Amino acid sequence: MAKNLPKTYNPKDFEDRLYSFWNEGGYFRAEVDEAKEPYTIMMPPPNVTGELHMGHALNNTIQDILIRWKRMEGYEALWQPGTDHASISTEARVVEKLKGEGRSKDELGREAFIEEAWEWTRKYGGRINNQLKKLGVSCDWSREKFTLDEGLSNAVEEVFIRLYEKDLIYRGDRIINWCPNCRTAISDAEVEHEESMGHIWHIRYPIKGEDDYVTIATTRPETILGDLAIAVNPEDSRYYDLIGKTAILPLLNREIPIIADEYVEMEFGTGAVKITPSHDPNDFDIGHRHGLDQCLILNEDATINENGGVYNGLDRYEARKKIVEDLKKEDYLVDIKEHENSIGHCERCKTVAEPLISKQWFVRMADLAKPALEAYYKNELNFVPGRFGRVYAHWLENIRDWCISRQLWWGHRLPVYYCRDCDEVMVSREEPDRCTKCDSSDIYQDPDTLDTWFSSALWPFSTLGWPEDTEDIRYFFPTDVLVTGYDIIFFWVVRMVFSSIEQMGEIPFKDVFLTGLIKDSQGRKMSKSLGNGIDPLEVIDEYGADALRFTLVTGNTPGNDMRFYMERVEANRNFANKLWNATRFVLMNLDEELLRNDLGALKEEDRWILSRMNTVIKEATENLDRYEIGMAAQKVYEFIWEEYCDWYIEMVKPRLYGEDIESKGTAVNVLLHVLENILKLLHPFMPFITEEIWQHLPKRKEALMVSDWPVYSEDSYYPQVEKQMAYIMEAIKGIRNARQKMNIAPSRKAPLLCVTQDRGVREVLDYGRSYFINLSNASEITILEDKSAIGDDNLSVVLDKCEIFIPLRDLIDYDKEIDRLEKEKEKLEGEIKRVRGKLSNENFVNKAPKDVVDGEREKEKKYMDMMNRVVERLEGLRAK
RNA sequence: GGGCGAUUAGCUCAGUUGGCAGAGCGCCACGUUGACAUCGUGGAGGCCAUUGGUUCAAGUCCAAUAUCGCCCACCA
Repeated sequence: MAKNLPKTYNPKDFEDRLYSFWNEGGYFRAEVDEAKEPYTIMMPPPNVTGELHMGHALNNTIQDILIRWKRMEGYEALWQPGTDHASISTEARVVEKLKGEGRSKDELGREAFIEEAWEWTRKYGGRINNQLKKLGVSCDWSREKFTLDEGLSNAVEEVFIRLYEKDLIYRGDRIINWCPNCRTAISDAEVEHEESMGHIWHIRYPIKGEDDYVTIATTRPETILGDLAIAVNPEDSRYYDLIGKTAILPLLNREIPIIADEYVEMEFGTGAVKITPSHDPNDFDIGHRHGLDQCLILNEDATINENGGVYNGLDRYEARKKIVEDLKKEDYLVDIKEHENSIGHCERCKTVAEPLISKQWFVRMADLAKPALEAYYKNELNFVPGRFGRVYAHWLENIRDWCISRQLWWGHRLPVYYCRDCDEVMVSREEPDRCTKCDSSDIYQDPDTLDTWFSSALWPFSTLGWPEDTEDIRYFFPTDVLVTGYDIIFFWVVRMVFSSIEQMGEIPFKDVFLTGLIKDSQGRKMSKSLGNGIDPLEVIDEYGADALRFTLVTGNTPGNDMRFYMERVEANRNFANKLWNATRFVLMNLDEELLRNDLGALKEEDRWILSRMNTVIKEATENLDRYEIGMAAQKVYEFIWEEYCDWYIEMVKPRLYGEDIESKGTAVNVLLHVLENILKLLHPFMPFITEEIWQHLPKRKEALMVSDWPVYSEDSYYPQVEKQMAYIMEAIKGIRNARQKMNIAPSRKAPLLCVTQDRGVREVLDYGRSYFINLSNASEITILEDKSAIGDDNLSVVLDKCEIFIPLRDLIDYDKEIDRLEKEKEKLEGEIKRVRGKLSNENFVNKAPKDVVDGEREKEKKYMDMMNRVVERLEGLRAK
């Protein structure tokens, strides 16, 4: 029996040691075991080069709580870890690093660059995992995966080919979002729209052969370089006679047709729109309808290209400025107005993205979205909180094709080959020797890589060995719950769902638990640029992982953002300290020879704490079942601090210090038994301290983390005892209150004279003697049926069916006592008024459930009874 | 232009099916009893944003309003 717990709680002494103990002991491992039910969570793979932030800390804590709980419940619990290659982000960082060394991606060449990226990955890749370990995550590291692993890459290739063969992937010229900084196409989901005040320019275009103009409005004047038409609404009487005529593009003097298209809103702007098919999705469609050509005016870096005439080579914003100046100079500029519009930025680098035409690869979404929506509408896919289901559905209902090709090198290269001679497109696992169409041997592979999310979308099954038919897949898939931030519903959740349905024939998880964002104490988003981020590792270093974890999952509700306060971490560290010291107390009183297998003859307080524990087990488990993690944690917290520490330990002390060995033995065994269950209940939330304590307990088996989750038992439910104990506590609080109001020193013991005519109360008071003596500084307890012998020179505590007198005549300040009783009276008057108000309402009496009405009647009786005593006392005191 | 969330004690937030408003921190008073001052005991502090509705009964359900925040959207 290892007894000596150090005097103060110092998490640093054991957190790392315990993590190794668990990990090396194989407790995190999950294996196919047909005798057990599987429970599976796929960890959202963090970026391989990322660092742990509060968001990671939050959702990994939640996952760890769920997985530890289910593991203890007897499930074969798999928590699959791994990292994501994060193509665009990693590539950008490697490019940056090269730049610092005076090197560039282009001069290095593809192969050498990828080697650099692998180098980078090897250097920083382990970092985030080590950081996660500090948090206590119990995932199965032996199964760790990386999205660029061979197996996962096979899965990516397989899916690409399958989708291509089903015509769900196609290549085409479409308007995509181009990031001039990252130099790649990005998907719609990767564009962040930001509202800002800008300008709208009204520009007039001369009509060919007439002394007339048509005025258009634009927010991007530089795009006039790519104008190929002017469009008006066919119904617009103002422009009837212009339709079919030709306008002259200012500055470039290009001739462009004036066309009619219903897309144009007559009310907006001037009712005439310039059409730039290569730089706007709507214009692209209009161009398509009217057989217009394309005219791309931007280079990869968003400088103007050779189509821009004299503006060739200028940056897009310089060109804008110059063009506006020139338009003004030549009198084409009619007006400039303030205009609010939303501008798309690259989600990663915040550069303004340009919509432009480009030949890219796309996933055809319409057919894939359908079953993903159905799964939601059929309630197969359940969101926590539910409102996010509507966000998911709304996005899928309005989904557009997904641009998946990226002009990057770090990632999964498209399994696509082209023939240089006949331009044949070949999609295959291996590079073909010859063109399947013209038999040429001049073949090259598409240089592009896939959107990172294309591989993450397969995570729930690619990590289990798919496309091989593995035991793991049959056993662990589909998974049980996905835990992630609401900000990646579109990027990831949606894509995993439709990918799983398409490849596996079923949804990848039943529940989606969405966490909110962690903000700083002023409610601002934590960000690197603001420098207001709080490093979870620093918090762990100062207060321990348990305190951080507890802070992250309490005091807020799923899906809501939360502000992070160090004071809360400190409070939770104090809670850990409380438990630590309660354990020290138990261990200190624990004699080897007192330990028994049964608890012995239970006293009332024993039954009370066992009953309360039993209830907490039930409620906390139910809360966890409903993903009400914060509420479960709160209940365990309150049980430990208020009921176990503040009441039970105090109640039991006399027995521990007393002569009755039998009674002492029972107390010790109950203390230990309850403590063991407390550790189990708290373990998912605070794994380190609970395991550390567990390792110091006698009778322990192996590790707490693989012990059994406590189960509610009807046999340990003692409602009557709970009620009686509540009565005693009420009395003790009343006595303490009265004494404190009189400023009576705790050292001053006083006898209690309890007057009651009620037999039940009498019994309760009788067995409560030791509680009063120890918890309310009583010297002795006398129970009387009649108070006639008791004078007015006492303090008195009025209870339901009972009045307790404390004869301390020399210490009583009668004015204060009258004040105290007056307040009591006021309170009772309020209650009586409320209860009577209800009871005098016929509708209430007739329509409310009987037990509610009876309850109110009881209360009325009780309050009246107490009121009478208080009034009597007051009269007595005033008469003095 | 749509959609969503928040509004409860000085601060940050809970409040699960409608049935007497809670916690942590902070504040006030007292306390060195052999688990713990990272503590104990007692206390003060709330028209549950506003207005209407449903109901015997509303912080909780419904409808508007206001303020703050977020998401989505191809009106140049």
